[in-house]
Amino acid sequence: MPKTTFFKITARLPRFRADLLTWYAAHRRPLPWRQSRDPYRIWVSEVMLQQTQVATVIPYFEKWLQVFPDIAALATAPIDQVLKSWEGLGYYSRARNFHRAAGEVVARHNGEIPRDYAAFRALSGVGDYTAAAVLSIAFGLPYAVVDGNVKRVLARLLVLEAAANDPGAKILFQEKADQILDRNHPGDFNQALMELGATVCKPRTPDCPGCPVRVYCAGLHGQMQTQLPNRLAAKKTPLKHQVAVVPLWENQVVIRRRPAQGLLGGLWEFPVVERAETEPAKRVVGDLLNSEFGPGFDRLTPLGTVKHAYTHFKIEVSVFLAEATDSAPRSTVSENGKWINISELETYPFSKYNLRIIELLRKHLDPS
DNA sequence: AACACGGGGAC
DNA sequence: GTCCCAGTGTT
Ligand code: SF4
Repeated sequence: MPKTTFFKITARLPRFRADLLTWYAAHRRPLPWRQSRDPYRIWVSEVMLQQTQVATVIPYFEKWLQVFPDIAALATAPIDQVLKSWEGLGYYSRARNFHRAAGEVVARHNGEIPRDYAAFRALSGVGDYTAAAVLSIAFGLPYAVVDGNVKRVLARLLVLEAAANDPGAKILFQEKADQILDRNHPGDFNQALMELGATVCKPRTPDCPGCPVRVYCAGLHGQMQTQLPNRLAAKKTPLKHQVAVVPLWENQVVIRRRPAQGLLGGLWEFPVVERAETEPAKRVVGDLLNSEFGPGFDRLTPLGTVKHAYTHFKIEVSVFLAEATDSAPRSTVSENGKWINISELETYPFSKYNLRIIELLRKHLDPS
C-alpha cells in the first residue's frame, strides 16, 4: 500500500481554494445560465435547479427566458401562463412563489433586483441557498451556498459525521462552508464546489483519482469517502388508490382547477377521487359522476391505469371515460370545473399523471 | 424538528 | 425497485 499525500485543509486554505478555482476554470460546463451575470437569469436558474438536476432544467430555462425575458414580464404575466411554462418541472410552489416575488421586486424595489442580503432573502421562495447563490454569482457578494452537493463534498473532505438530510445539521454545514469560502471569488468558488459535487464527488462513486482537491480530502485519506455523507433513513411511501374520470360530450371534456395551495397547487386536472383498495373502481366513478356531474353519462369505458410516485406516497389511478351519447349533460359542473374543447387541453397546465391521462384519451379517440 | 412538496436521472 | 438531486414554506 503506497503512502498518499495528505494535507490538512485548515493549514492550507489558500492553496485549496486556488486548486479548486483553477480546476473549475478548466472544467466548468458551458451551461446556459453561465453566459451572463444578469441577476434575473441567475435567479431563474437557481429556482429551477432546486431539487432538480441540470439536464432537466436546461430546456425549461431556455423556454422561460423566451416567455418571461425580464422581471417585469414575469410580474405581469397571468398565473396560468407561469404554471404552463413550469409544467412537468415539479414543486410548483417554486413557480407560484417566483411569480409572487417578481411582483414584490416591482412593488418594493422599483423593479430592480435588490443586492442587499436581507432584502433579497425576504422575497417569496428565496431561502438561504438561493439568496447566497444569486448574490454571490450575480453580484460577487461573499455568501456561501449549502446545497446537496456542498454537503456531500464537505462531509467527505472534512469527515463530517452529521446526517446530510438532517435539518438540524444545516448549521454545521453552513459554518464549514462559510469558513472555506473564497471571499475574493465567492461566485466561482460556490459554483466550483457544486460542480465538483455534481461531476466528480458524485453520490455513489466519487472519482477520487480525478479529483483536484484529493490531497486535502480527509475522507479519502481515511478511506471513508464512499460511506459519507451519513443519512437518516427514509420512510416508506404508502400507495393510494384513486379513480379519475374524463366526462365527454361531443368534443368537450370536463377539467377542474386544483386549490391554489398544496399538492400540484393551481394546476388543472380531470375529476379524481380516492377509493379504498377494496372498493370497486367502477362503482366509485359512478358515484362521482352522479354527485358532481348529474345524469346523462350512459357509457363508461376503462381507459387504463396510471401509476405515479410522489415524494411521500404513490398513486395508482384507474381512468374511465364517461360519455354522454344520448342527451346533453348538465352544462354547469362543480365550482372549479368547466367544459372545454379537447383541442384546448394543451393550453392548460397539468401534472405529469394528468398528461398521461390525456395520452390515454387521445389514443382511445384516435387509435392510429 | 418534522413534514409537505414533483419529477426524473442514475444505478 | 432505491437514492437523491444547485431547497423552501408550513406547522
Ligand atoms: S477526493 Fe474523492 S471524496 Fe474527496 S472530495 Fe475528491 S472526489 Fe470527493
